[in-house]
Amino acid sequence: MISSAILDQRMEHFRARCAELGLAYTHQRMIIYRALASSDSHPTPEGIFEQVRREIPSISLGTVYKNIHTFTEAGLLREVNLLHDSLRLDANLGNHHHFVCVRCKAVTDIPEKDVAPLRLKHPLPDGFVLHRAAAELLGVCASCAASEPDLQTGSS
Amino acid sequence: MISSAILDQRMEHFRARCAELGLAYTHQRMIIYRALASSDSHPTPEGIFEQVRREIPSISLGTVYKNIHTFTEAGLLREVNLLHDSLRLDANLGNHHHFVCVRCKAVTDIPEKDVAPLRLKHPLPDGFVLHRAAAELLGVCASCAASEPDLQTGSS
DNA sequence: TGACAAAGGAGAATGATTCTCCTGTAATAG
DNA sequence: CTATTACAGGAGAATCATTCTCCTTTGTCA
Repeated sequence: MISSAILDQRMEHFRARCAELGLAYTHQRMIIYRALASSDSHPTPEGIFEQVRREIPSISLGTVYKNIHTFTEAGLLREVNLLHDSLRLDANLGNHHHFVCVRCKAVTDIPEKDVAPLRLKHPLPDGFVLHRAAAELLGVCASCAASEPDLQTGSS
Repeated sequence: MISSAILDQRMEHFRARCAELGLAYTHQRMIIYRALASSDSHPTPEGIFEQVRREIPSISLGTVYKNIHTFTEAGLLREVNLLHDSLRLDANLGNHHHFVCVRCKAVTDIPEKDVAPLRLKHPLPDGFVLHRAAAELLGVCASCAASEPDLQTGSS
């Protein structure tokens, strides 16, 4: 759960961004976004649907999906797992990092040496056991960048 | 593509591990693993299927999936995207890292400050544009660890 | 008020993955 | 070398998440 101060701030940002983009501030959207914004457990669409259903029993799963996409495009939400659409395999069992192209979803290996060592400066929460760690670098790959005029360097 | 020295080494490891686990060293398995081991582009099961089909036209997609699982359990393969089964959302738009439990797939936020800054020591390949970077920490969460006798600390 | 566009609801369609069931074959002992 | 048995593979049905289609409702604005 999230503190109510942070929740309020997120809801305010949501409202402002909807106005900015001309998105109708509907009851469904507000409830869906609040369900997302008040959670720090990275829910699935199905999970959001179950939660929203308690307040709006007639809500449809399609509406939840549609709004998740709308919010993601609006920058109000991020996908934790950019590659969730299909399984990707890796036969390289050594340590290395991955660069994922946000446009074409291609994964490029980055040698371990090319990134400063990942080091925990504070211990993990109690009871957590770390197996391994790697950097996930997000951006645009060379071939997508070549075929696109607008390259953001960091913000979006 | 992968150098033939590395490919040979991977195939040898594959053969040894099959023997070790009592897995039948079938033609299909050999071709499937070779397709995986000779690629560094992180193929999908479908992609492997297409490639293997060229050598064994009668191969079934189910066989490819079954062996991918077998190989993964044997530690001969890794999933690039542990969370590929379903979309996960994040309304926390600030920088932070993720700890993913390999057992229950729960995602726990790790504050940005708790990990040494991610820094590229060598530039990305030509033309690549970085948007953002985060650490992906893999391991076992507290509740899974509590309900399990065998906790590996790093290798497996 | 009338009409258009955005949104929502319901359920069908799609695509990836898993499952079932039956046949074939690798491993192994004799 | 062959028989046995359990593991593997093939085919296609079933399942599950996600997307799409189509129609209705609602909000907005001339």
